[in-house]
Amino acid sequence: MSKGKYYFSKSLEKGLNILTLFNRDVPVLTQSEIAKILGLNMTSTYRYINTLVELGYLEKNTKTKEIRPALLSLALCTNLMGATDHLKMIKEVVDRIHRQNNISIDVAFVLDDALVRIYHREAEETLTYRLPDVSKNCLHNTALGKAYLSSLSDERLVEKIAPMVLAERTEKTITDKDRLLKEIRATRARQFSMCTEEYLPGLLAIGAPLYDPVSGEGVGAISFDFSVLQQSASEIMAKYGDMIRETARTLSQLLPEEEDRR
Amino acid sequence: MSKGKYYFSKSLEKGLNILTLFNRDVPVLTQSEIAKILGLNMTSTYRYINTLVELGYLEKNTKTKEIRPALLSLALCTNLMGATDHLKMIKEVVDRIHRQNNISIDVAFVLDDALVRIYHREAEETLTYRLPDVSKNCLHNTALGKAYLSSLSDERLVEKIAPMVLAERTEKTITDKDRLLKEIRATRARQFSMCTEEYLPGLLAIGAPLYDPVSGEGVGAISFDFSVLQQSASEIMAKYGDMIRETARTLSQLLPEEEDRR
DNA sequence: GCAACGTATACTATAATAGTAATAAATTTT
DNA sequence: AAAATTTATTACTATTATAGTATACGTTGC
Repeated sequence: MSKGKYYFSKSLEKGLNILTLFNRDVPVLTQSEIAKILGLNMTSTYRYINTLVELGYLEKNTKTKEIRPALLSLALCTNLMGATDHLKMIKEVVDRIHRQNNISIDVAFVLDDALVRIYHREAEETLTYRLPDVSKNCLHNTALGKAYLSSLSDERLVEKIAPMVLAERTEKTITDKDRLLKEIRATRARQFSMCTEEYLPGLLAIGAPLYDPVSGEGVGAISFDFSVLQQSASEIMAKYGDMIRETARTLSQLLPEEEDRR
Repeated sequence: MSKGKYYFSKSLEKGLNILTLFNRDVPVLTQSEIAKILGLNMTSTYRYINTLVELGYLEKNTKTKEIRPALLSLALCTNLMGATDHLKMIKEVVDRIHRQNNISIDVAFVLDDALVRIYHREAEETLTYRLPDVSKNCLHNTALGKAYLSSLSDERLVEKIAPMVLAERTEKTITDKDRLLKEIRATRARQFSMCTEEYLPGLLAIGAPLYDPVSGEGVGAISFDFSVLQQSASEIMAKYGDMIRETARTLSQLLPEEEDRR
């Protein structure tokens, strides 16, 4: 077995990877699609899918062969989500803000430099973009990512930025590391981040970092998203700046302790 | 490899089994507890837990060694739950009934003779019992189970009951198969089931079967739960009988087609 | 009819896991 | 506070599960 990985089950990883492919935008997949996305051969793909189908996590349409999450996935989710009270409290706070202001809200944590979105509410009757649930390479071009970066000390920030590749998603994306550094410092001073069409044309967002209540370390971020059609960047900053700072503070109190996390 | 199971990954099964152990009532476990519950040896248990921790699905408190679901579990759940629209619609209906009447509601499907609960709302300020999310041997002693059985044709019903062992959960549990058969027929005529402290002392419940909208086959059930302290069985039947029949009918329309399921 | 594609099954070399045993660390008992 | 017990982790192989190739089967479209 390869060095040091005696106690890691690749089979489990692959099986879980299949489950993670499904989401609101991708409720159905075929075996070949799954094989292609995950880079598995057809036989292995068949084995893992078959396992998940036999267990009841996935279901396969016998005619079309389409694969989708099944009942046991829902049961699993009900269970798991119930097991973490944090989320419930986070939800309550986010739901309240969402209800009162009809804005799109994202809550995400940073895990190995990826943004893991754990809760999302969408404003009604507006165009908003749904970030995928786990996204890499977006610390520099999203309000969430920039908010998180602004939580780091200058030292850690430089460390973090060093290995990053600043992918250019739009023409407004910051691709220069020095400019990013300045931007993050400004963000830190302002106490919330601003993202003006740097991730997607037409998408404006502000974000604020979430801190571990005990260690005080930055662990994630919250963002409010808007369309350029709704309001301008300056309007958003004036109107929602205080609110997002306040919300982030409230949420930070509800977080699980860092020690527990990983 | 053992007969016919060429295309089944045991590793994946074991890993998923660990995830399914967590729920609202069991948010934390230790390695040895997991090993005991699942009947695994410590090394294998360590391997699967370690895998899940490394991937980010579980987190382990470095001091106490306590294990609990972590961020990626939440992300996975957000994804998976979003992938099935059905659930969203079911939730809306159940939430409405719950809000308007403040009653405890369960929605469950039957999979391999086990009740898989997919949604649950709890009445406020009352004592209610939470059914585990996947429960076996309770088709005969719960409102959900009896409602489901009442959806079957007499022929299928006899078939279903034959291999069952009617576990005696309370002194009121029906343990005689003939009596159960009669009870189910009465349930069928009434169009909703009644369970009077047969599963748990003090727990009253009524249930109604959910049918596949296309095939018309019974696939699950919905139940309203009450405490004997709140109201009597006859009151419940009078007050909620129509409502539960109506709700079951509404929900049945929202279900995924049987063909897809498994 | 036959390609072209997607899915399922058979088969075996190879890599992953189970299980034993040993060690380390923490907890409880004496 | 030492001894005993429990719990977690690491080391090590025999065994077994899986990857990957080959092949068969089933549809769909032409």
